[in-house]
Amino acid sequence: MEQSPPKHPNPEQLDPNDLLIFARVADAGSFTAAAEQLGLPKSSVSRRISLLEERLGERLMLRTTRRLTLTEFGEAMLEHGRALAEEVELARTLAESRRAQPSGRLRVSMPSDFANLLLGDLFAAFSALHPAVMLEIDLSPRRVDLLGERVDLAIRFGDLPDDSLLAARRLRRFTWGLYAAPDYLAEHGTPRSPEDLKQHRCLRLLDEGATGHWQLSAGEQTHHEHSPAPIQANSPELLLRLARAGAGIAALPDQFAAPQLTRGELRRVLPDWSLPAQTAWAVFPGRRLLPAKTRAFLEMLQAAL
Amino acid sequence: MEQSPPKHPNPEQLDPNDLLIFARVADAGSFTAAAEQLGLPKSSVSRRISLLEERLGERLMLRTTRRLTLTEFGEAMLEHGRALAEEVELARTLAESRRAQPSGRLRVSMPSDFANLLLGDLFAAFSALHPAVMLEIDLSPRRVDLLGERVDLAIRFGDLPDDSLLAARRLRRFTWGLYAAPDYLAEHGTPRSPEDLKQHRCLRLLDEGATGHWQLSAGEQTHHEHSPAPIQANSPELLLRLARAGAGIAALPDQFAAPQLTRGELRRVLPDWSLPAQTAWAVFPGRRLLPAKTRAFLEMLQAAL
DNA sequence: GGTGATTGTTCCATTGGTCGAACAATCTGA
DNA sequence: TCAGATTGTTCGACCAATGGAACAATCACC
Repeated sequence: MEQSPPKHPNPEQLDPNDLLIFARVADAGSFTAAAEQLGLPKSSVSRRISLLEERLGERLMLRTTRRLTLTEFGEAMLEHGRALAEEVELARTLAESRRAQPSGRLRVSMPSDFANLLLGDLFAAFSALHPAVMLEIDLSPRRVDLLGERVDLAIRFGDLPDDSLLAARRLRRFTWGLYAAPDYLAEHGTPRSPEDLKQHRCLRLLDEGATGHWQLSAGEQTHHEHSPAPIQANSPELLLRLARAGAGIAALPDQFAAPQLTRGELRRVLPDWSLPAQTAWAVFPGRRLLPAKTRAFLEMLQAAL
Repeated sequence: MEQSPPKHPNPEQLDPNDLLIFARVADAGSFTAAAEQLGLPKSSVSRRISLLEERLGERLMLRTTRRLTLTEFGEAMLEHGRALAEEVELARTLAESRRAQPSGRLRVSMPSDFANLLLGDLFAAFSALHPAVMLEIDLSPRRVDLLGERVDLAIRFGDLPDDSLLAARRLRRFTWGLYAAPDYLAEHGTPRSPEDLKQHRCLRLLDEGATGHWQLSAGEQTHHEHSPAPIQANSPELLLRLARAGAGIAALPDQFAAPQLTRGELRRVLPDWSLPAQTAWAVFPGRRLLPAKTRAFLEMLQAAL
C-alpha cells in the first residue's frame, strides 16, 4: 500500500507533548523560562521544538538569542497547543478529584439476608459520608458476573472460585449455631445431645453447596444429623423468622441471631455444638488500583463487622 | 517547598500520548488491534496503559484476555482522550494543509520602483494562483526589520549585511546603462565618448550607498564622471520618467528601460559603456523550513526575472 | 471435552532520547 | 567601548523506554 516514502521530511506522527512544550515556550516567551517551568533542561526544550518544526514542515518561531517572535504559523499552532494543555489539565483534575474524594456510581451485590440483618445502617451512613457516590445495591441471590455487570464489590460466603481477575478480602468469620424459640422448646423439650435432634423439627438451609445435613462438632466430637427437615428455605432470614415463630430448630449464623438472643426471642440449642464456620469475603474486580469509592466502602464494611 | 514526596504513587505529569493510546484501545476494543493501528508493539501498549493507570491512581479498564470492559472512570477519561485526539488531529491537519497549499498572510517588502516596473502582473497572478494567501505589499524605501515587523520576504540590492538569522537567494543581476529621449538627443547631440557627458544634463540616482558619480566601464577601460547633476532623485522610476520627458541622460537598469527602448521613447547612450552591475536578492528570515507561501512566491519571483 | 488460535502480560537486550556542560551570539551596564 | 550576564544551540556519555519473543490465560470450534 505504501509504495513510496513521503517526499517531504515527514508528517509522521507528531507528539502532543511537543505541542505542550511549544505552548509553554510561547507563553513564557523564552526557552529557558519554559524549561524551568517544565522541569526540563533547556537543551531538551530546544531539541523538541526543532524536531516539532521538522515534523510540521514549517517554523513556529524565529529565535534570536534575545527575543522570540512567533511565526504566523506559530500563532495558529499555539491555539491548538493551548487547547491541548487545557484538555490534559482537565483529565489530570478528574483523576485527582477522584483520588481525593470518592465519586461516581458504586454497585454492590450481596445476599439480601446479609444486607438486611447486618448492614441496615451502613448504607445510609456511607451515603451520607460520601454524597458524590451514587450507591446501587443489588440483592439478587445469584452470583453476578462482576466484570460483565460492572459490579464494583460483592459479598460472598465460603468457597471462592479463585478467579485471577478478582481480588478478595476476608471480612469476618461467621460461626453457626442452632436456635429455637423458648415457646417451641417448652412444648417439644430442649435437646441435650445431637441424637435428640431426631425428635425435633429441623429448619434447614437450602443452598447451592448445601450438603443436605447438619455437620455438628464440639471439640473433637462430630455428629452428622441427616434427619429429614419439614421446612427448607434458601434464606437464613426466613429460617430465623420461622424459628422465632416456633416452627422448629434452625441453624443460623450467631451474628444473625444475636439480636433475638438478647431480646429472649430465641435460645441457643446445644450450645456446645456448632456447625462449620464460614468466611465472608468481599470480592472485587482488579487486584490493584482500586477506585476510591470501592476502597472507602470496603473500609467501612470491615469496620462494621 | 516540596517537603514530602507524594504519598500515593504519583500524580506526576501524565503523558498525553498515553491518553491517546488509551482512547485508541478503548475505541478499538482490543490491545492488539489498537497496537496495529498505532504501529506499536502490543507490549508497549500494555505497558503504557498500565503506567497511565498508575499515574492516574485508578484502573481505566478491566481486562480479561478476551474482553475489555471500561471502568466508570475509564468512560469519563475516554471523553478527554477523544477530545485530545481530535485536537491533535486538528493541529496535524493545519500543518498538512499549510504544506500542501500556501495560506495565511504573506508580507513582502521591496523598493517601489522594482514593484511598479517589473512585477506589475506578478502580484495579481500570485494572488489568483493562491487564493488562500492574503498578500501584503510594503513599498517603503527603508530597509525594514524582517523579524521585527513579521515580513516574510524582502527584495534588496547590492551588498547584504550577512545576518546569520536571514537567508538570501540571488534573484538576478541588473546591468545599468545610460538612457535619454530621442528629442533630448536631437536637441543636445548624442555623446560619443564619456568625456562628452560633461556637456549634458545628468540625472543621478540619490541612494543610500550613492557614490555621487558615475563609474562607467567598457571592457578594460574605466571612466569616472563627476560632473554635477542638475536633478537628483532616489527613485529610478522618477529618473526614467524624467529622461523620457527629455530632461537629460539617466543611468537606469537595462531591464527598467527595456519597454521604453522598444517603443522608441528612450535610446541607449554610449552603448559600449555601462555602470557596475547590481545583484537583486530575495531576503527572508530563517534558513530552513520556509513557509509554503514564501516558497511559492519566491519561485514565481525567480521565474519572472 | 480437548485442542488450536488468540488474547494481554512479562521479560530482557538494545537503542533512542535525555541530561549536563561547553559553545556562540547577543544584550546590558558601567 | 568593553566586559559580564544571559540567551538558544550543539555535543557526547549515559540511562530509561522500547520492541520482539516467550508466557499464561481464555475462548471457539470441532
